[in-house]
Amino acid sequence: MRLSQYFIPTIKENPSEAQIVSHRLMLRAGMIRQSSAGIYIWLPTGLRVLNKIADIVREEQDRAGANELLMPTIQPAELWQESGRYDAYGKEMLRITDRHDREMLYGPTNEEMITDLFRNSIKTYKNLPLSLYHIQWKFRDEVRPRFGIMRGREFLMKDNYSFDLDFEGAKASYNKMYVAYLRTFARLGLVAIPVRADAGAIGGDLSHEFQILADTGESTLYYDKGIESFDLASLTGDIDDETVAKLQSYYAMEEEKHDADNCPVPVEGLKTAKGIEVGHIFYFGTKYSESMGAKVAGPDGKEVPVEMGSYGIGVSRLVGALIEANHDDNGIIWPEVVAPYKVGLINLRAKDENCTAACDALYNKLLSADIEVLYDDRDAGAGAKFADMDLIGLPWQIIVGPKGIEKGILEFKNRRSGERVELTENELLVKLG
RNA sequence: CGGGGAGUGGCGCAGCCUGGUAGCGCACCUGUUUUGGGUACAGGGGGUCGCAGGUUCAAAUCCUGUCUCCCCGACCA
Repeated sequence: MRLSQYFIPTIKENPSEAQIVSHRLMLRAGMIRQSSAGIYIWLPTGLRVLNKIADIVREEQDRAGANELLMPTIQPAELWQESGRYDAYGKEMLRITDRHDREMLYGPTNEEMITDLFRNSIKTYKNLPLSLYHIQWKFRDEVRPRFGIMRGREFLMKDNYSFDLDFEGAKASYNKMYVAYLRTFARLGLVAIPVRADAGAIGGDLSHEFQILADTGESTLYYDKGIESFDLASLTGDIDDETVAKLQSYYAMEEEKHDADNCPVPVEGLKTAKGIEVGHIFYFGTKYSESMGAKVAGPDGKEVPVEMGSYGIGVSRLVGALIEANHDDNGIIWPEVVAPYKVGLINLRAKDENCTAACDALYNKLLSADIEVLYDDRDAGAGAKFADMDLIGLPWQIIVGPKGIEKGILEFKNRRSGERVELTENELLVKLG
């Protein structure tokens, strides 16, 4: 993409409303714009990152055997009246009345709808286990949205729902997601600590929160540092129960629930860090299947309410969380897997014909090699270009100026380390390929 | 929902106390200049001062109401 044709309104100064670094950088790098409190417009680069994260989440869900579908954002109130949550949910739920005076709501989550779908479609244990998910916008009318898209009212969430005949099955489904989550976050280059959690408003007794480590996190964690030594990214195929049990045996608690006196981990094995919650998984049994009559026939022919669990990942929140974990004073530093583009090409002298011809040619070569490139072809000062490119945070930068052209070399910069090397065009193409 | 703060060109702000023709920096447009870390100079465009009432000869400024946004705290992917 040529920057001269791109919509990426960067801002030099810090917007006064942005308090945390990810919010500030997302506004400054032209990724988002606020529409109203807790509701954002996703601009081209922001959207690209959001989609890349969603793709990784999707791949890992699919790998775990889940089925993707798409439920609507607007739901009928009746389903929620059936489960009893229409009253329980309170003001956080955005309620809407349509032209026929029918009560509707903008979904904050989808347990009711998926349970309704299930009960209308599945009647026998032979169709279990079943795992259904979608990646859809949610709305929770938070009293005080803040931190940009990290705590917005409208947010993109992957929510998965599992259906099993009995507790053993449900637990297996739960563990499958547990592993899928660790894999997902590992692929994003994040250290995610699974913290034992209360099941909270959704109810149930088996629950973990996934907290990624970042200095600006909202919660303080205490955990057994042994868990960090697990190389989750390299785990493939089915992970045996033993490994899962081992993983889940590692101690990890939020500050409020951490009891220093009775902690099973000795002080020297304990680490403390700030975390951002990016995922939450629950087993909640028959809470909804009972109230909504989602039953299946077992092998004995008797109908039983189906055992369920639900599993959320805050996809839009992950964009912010990734920035919290990957930035410096100059801007964002994207991990390659989610970077809006892999490389930025800077033409230092757009008015110089030779320089521009060389840049144009290189740009076309990169495009035909399927390398995602953002080409700064604007007629602007070098300083402005460097600053913008650092702010946007692509993992690699190619810097082309008249000096280098004369010598037949390009500069290749690593955004994270700041290291610059001089390469010929061929060497560069090999490196990026 | 409790406490605090703010709404003035795209962004950041001053002006308000003490009413009297709306200003600064950045950004933007034109020209010249500069060219490896946000160049410099000159000229230019853009604002019913959140909205609605009220007081006054006169309101960004004073009064009342209202909306929105932000921050701290309690709650959430």
